[in-house]
Amino acid sequence: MFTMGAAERLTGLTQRQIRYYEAKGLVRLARSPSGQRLLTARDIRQLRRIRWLLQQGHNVHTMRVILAADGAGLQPQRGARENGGQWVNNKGRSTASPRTVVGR
DNA sequence: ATTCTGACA
DNA sequence: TGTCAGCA
Repeated sequence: MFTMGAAERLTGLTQRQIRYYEAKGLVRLARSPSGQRLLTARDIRQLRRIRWLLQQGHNVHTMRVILAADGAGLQPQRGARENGGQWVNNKGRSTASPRTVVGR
């Protein structure tokens, strides 16, 4: 497991950002008995993905939709901002927005 | 020395 | 988001 200091270096995100995304539910981080965040290699990958989405112009709201869609086997085709972008399934088929599929 | 939460700009 | 306080 990694500590926040390590995660900060490994992801290129600030600790402030990591805590913020955790608070927004984009990542679920385990805690040590003392309350220290313990990040797994998966968390690191997830955070790096979040960093990429951020650079692509996404906000926490659309990231949540995209990350949830991923779990449903969907992928954004265009830079899906607020409502824009089109979505495709694993076969390249156009589908409804994951907001419709996943909800919330 | 590090990390944590809460809070203000 | 950055940063600072006050803890653990």
